[in-house]
Amino acid sequence: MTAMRTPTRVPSPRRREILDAAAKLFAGRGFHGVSIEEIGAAVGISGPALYRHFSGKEHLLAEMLLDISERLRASGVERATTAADGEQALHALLDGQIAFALDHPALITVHDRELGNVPEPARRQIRRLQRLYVEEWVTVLSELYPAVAPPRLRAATHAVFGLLNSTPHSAGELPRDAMAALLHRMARAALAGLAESADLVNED
Amino acid sequence: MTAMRTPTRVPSPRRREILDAAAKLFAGRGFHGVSIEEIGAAVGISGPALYRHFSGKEHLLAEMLLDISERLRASGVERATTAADGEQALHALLDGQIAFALDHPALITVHDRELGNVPEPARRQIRRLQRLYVEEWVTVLSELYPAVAPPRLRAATHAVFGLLNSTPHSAGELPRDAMAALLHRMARAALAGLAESADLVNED
DNA sequence: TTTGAATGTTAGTCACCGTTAACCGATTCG
DNA sequence: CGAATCGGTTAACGGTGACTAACATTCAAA
Repeated sequence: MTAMRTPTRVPSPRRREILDAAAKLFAGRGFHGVSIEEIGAAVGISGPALYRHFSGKEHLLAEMLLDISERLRASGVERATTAADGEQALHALLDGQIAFALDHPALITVHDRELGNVPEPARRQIRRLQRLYVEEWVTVLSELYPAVAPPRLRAATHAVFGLLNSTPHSAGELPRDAMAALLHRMARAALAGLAESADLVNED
Repeated sequence: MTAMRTPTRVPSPRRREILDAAAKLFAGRGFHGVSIEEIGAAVGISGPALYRHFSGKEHLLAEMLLDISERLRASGVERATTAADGEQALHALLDGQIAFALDHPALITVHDRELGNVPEPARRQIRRLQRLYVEEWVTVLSELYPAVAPPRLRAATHAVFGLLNSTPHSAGELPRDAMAALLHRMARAALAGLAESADLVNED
């Protein structure tokens, strides 16, 4: 068969460039704290030229968050279904999230900061993707720790995300590989701690 | 001795009320995404009446972040120095941070979201308080895990903060007490995992 | 070669927002 | 009883910023 074209969005390199620059700016001062003019300047063009690529500032943000959510979820699904057992699936999910968090701290930051500024049609879809990604984790974890009820697993998943996504705050403390290993180890240990606690807490 | 007056800032209840309302709004759409009018409306007054309490929007934000940083740091110092040994100190630090995160999710959110919007005189001071708080944790941890070098401890501290501050994302998944216990256990396990990894990684 | 899409530019419009001004009722205090 | 301070109001001003319009350039295809 010939090269399979990706079915969803083939963002032109220009669009991707703009989205990356905008993400870094948004990460610093927030969506409303950054002007269209600044975003344009960050990629060498200026002001309203952005409207040749996006139909509005909010649409730009929406596409940015949709892209992030989609990339995370796709990577998650692929890694989780490829793995041989639950143990390897968790390993792969951790590696994926850690790599993303280390490579794109600005995207991580914007991802959970700016959802409140996305207009309604797209907001729901982003939430859906985020929820699917979380459920991917919960599925893997529930195989690994069958004694723990789903709500606890969900809370634990969010906690692990918080741990892994701390990279923007500890930038430069450690070299990248050491950081990745540290996060992987801490996250795994945190989840093991969760399992141990299961028999100590009663729930319906 | 008579009742000791607190030396720093005795914020009138009105100010506190405004700061709380503003924090919730900022947590939703960011500093620049919320108008003075909206903040006023949230406390029943409208618009420029806020200038009877704060000299400007940025000053309001600055005071908000200063207040949060100061409360965290003060609670940290007190809990860490009161404790008998390192083990108890860590326990107390965890309890303090968890209680704060569970009781004031909006403040937690704003605390690391909006530093980039604070004007320069205050920004430095907030950073200083945050750094002191982190160092408080690092001191306790370095007593508990003397084999781990400070940079790793700092990164681990930020990771634990991320874990504990995940509460805004997992709101309502579990009852408060269960959530507190879960976070405490996961954080402790994550740190234990950090200690185990110390002998596996060489550093200068 | 002309057409027309793609991608810029600058100038202008319009709404919104932070801030100030001017004014007002209540409460406290000399 | 003033008088002042406190906390609130509405009206106006000035700046900024998202977006539109009108116009230019390049380049591929017909």
